[in-house]
Amino acid sequence: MATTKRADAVRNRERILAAAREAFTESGEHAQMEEIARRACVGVGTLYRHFDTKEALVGELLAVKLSEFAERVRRTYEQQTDPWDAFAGALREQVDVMAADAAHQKMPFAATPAVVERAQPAIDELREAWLAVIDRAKEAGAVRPDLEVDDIRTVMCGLGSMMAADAGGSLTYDWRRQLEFFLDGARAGLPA
Amino acid sequence: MATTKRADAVRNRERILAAAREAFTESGEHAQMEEIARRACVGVGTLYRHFDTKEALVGELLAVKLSEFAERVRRTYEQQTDPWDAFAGALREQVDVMAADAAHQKMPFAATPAVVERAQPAIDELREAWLAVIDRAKEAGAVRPDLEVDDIRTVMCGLGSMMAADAGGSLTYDWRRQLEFFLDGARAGLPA
DNA sequence: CCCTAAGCGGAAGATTGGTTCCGGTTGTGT
DNA sequence: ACACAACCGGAACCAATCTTCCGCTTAGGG
Repeated sequence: MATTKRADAVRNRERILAAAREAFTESGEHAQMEEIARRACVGVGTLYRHFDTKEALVGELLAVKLSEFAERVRRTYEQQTDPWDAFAGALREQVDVMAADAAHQKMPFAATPAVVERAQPAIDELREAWLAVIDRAKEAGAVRPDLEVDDIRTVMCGLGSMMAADAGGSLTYDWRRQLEFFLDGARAGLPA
Repeated sequence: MATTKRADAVRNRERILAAAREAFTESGEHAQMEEIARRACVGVGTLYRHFDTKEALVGELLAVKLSEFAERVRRTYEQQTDPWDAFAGALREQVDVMAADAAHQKMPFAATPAVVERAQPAIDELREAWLAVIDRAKEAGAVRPDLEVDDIRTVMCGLGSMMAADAGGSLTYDWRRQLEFFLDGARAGLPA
């Protein structure tokens, strides 16, 4: 028979993904392959049979995360009928989720070409979701007309880095405050 | 003769600092000790006699950089008499300088306790310089009254990370645009 | 000019963390 | 029940880096 995988192999693949998700959430890019294997109750050899390299594993997880993000944004778009509240709400929510996930915070630095390629569909999906939110807000005059989807990506990069530096470091950064600055900037110059 | 160092030792120390400055500017935290030694035309052993550890070297350079920053801010404060222009100008200038220096961009991540301690005087000096700029702008009603010095540090962290991710990565971030968002946010809610 | 301690160079050591290899085990179709 | 291909575990391997060690060199005071 053709596409059938052995049952234990399937089970292990799931275990590995779950373990990796945990490990990366806690330790970010520094999570080690051996540690992931241990959590999955599996040898490193097994880990490497399922994912050729660490990058492949990262790409896989990243794609899943971004897809979740897209889903959240879409839901907010539907449930929040006020264009500004939807925009601000979606952004605040995404930032909050990121705050709990070390892997995500340093994402821009882990984004090697190989990883990005693997996650491309999810990236596009997320862009699409934001596009709807932003367009509606623009039409309603709730955000400045020159706002772009990429601005979201950029601010997420900045905020994530603040969180990461915060966690690892000897200095602290008030990223919530910084987010509010951005939101104020996003509607600067509009008639109140 | 008590504190006299041998002439060649003094010369080497200078060479090492210059080489390190170059290397860190180009490669950021990833600059290697061996590479620095080579640039200085010195053996690694010599490097380690002058700086016990890589962290010590980083701390030393960081202190110098921050001090330069403080000096720039003070100069802008004096030369730009318009409070808002001084504030915005100082920030834009600092960001521009950082854009040319990889070491600086990832500074928040290199800031281990040991490094921070060594650079503390310079950190305080920079805070002091910004405090003057911000206070004057507040008094003139040019920036929102709840703006703090730490907000500068935080936004610099975010922008630096964007630059670093930009340079190393497969994605690009428009950090200049993001800076303007912040500046708009810094005077949000004020009577135009 | 000589002697000696300070200084020097760079090979070797230690560590960290990803990846490979292969002998042993196990699921599955017959 | 059997055979065999797929799968598993984890020790060993390898590459990248920081750091140490030690024999050789040289500045500079007497």
